Amino acid sequence: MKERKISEAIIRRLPRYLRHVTMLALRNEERTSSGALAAQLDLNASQVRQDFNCFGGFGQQGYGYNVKVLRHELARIMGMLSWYKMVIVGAGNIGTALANYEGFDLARVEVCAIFDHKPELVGKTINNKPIFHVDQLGDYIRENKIDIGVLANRRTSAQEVTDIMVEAGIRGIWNFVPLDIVAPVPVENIHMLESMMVLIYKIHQNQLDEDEEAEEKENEED
Amino acid sequence: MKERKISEAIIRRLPRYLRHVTMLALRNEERTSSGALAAQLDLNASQVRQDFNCFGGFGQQGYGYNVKVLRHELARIMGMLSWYKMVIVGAGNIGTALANYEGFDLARVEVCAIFDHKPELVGKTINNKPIFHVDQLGDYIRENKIDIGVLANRRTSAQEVTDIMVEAGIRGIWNFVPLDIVAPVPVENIHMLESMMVLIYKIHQNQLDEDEEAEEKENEED
DNA sequence: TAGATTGTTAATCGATTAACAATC
DNA sequence: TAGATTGTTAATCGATTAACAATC
Repeated sequence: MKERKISEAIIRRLPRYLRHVTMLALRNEERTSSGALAAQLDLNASQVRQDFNCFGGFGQQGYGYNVKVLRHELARIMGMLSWYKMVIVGAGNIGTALANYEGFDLARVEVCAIFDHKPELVGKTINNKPIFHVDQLGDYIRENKIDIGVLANRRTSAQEVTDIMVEAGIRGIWNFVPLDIVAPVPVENIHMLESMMVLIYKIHQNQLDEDEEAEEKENEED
Repeated sequence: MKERKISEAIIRRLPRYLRHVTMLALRNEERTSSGALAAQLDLNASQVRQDFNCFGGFGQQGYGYNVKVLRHELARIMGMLSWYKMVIVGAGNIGTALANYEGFDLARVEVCAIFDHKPELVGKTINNKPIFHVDQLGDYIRENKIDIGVLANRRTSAQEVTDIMVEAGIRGIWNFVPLDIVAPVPVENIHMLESMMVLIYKIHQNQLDEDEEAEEKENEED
């Protein structure tokens, strides 16, 4: 059961599979199939089977996939059988929203602390999580074996904070700063403005298409 | 200058080009080249030229690309010469963070109002933006010709709210709810938990690799 | 002119889809 | 057994990369 060289495209489909199969489990569905999953997730049945078979095949000919088994296998593959400790750097809008977010349990993530550079915030809490000064970030990560660091601070200090976290042994970085940061550990970016711009691009294209249609219609009338 | 059938992969690189070229402009750099951009953005020079040439080629042999021209062309291509009006549905953690966010100007987006179902929030403001009751969402979109609707509410009502917005003529949806919503207009998803799970997958894989290395080392010692 | 770099065609690579034997 | 659906190999499609003539 060698699980190597999985393409980025496949990795990014895994959470969607897990989310969907979890829903099926909640509905008490017992079995599913590549065809059903493909229809529900707007994929191709072959693709679904190819994806699963990267990890060793946990279906049965003539039956399909058992929902409970599939769900557990997906969770195992994604490393979600153990818990991960996380710290948030930046107690601004995004940092605060993340600290208040109640959904991290689903990904087996525990928010341990928040760090900020403003002295007036130090000592306070958000959602019962303590706020420390960013000067203590490295020590805290080392002492508490923190796995994940969230960059939700200002862009000017993003790379600096990254370096501190890497030095202290962080294992992955979740980056909300609109900047490409450099690190020897996995980095996941949430680039909200880029997402927004993609949306605007598509809206704009629709507008152009409509304008063109309207023009053609006008020409017909001539 | 027909701009059609641009692949999703290219569309998703456009905001990064724009972000980088904007930075070059701020640094007062006058020219750049496909080779330089490729090195800076970790892409391939051919790819950069292919991407730009989908939109008609705005470089010059022997010279490269003028930063100002390139920046303006990218902004034009992405539809960022006009402004877009946005409403946020849901005044919870994420909705509040978005209402407070000061960076939307960059994407030419104006936050006009926030909607929530809680009566006690109606009449208040967040960052000087009024909060209305979600019952008024459709009328508000129609009357104010709102372009973009943000789903930052509870998952149970996400599809329902989507239908109301579509009915009222919304042109695009920015979805923060961990759910695949269905709409006849462009939908951009920010699925934070899925991003987190991808990060955890990669951290977990690194762990497996390390464990394996350690094992091999032990075997060597035997 | 010589050097540089584009625009564009051709080659390669990888991901998706189709097909089908294996088998529950 | 017959029907269903997997696991897996082969075919197709599309995206990335290489190559090079055009030209500034």
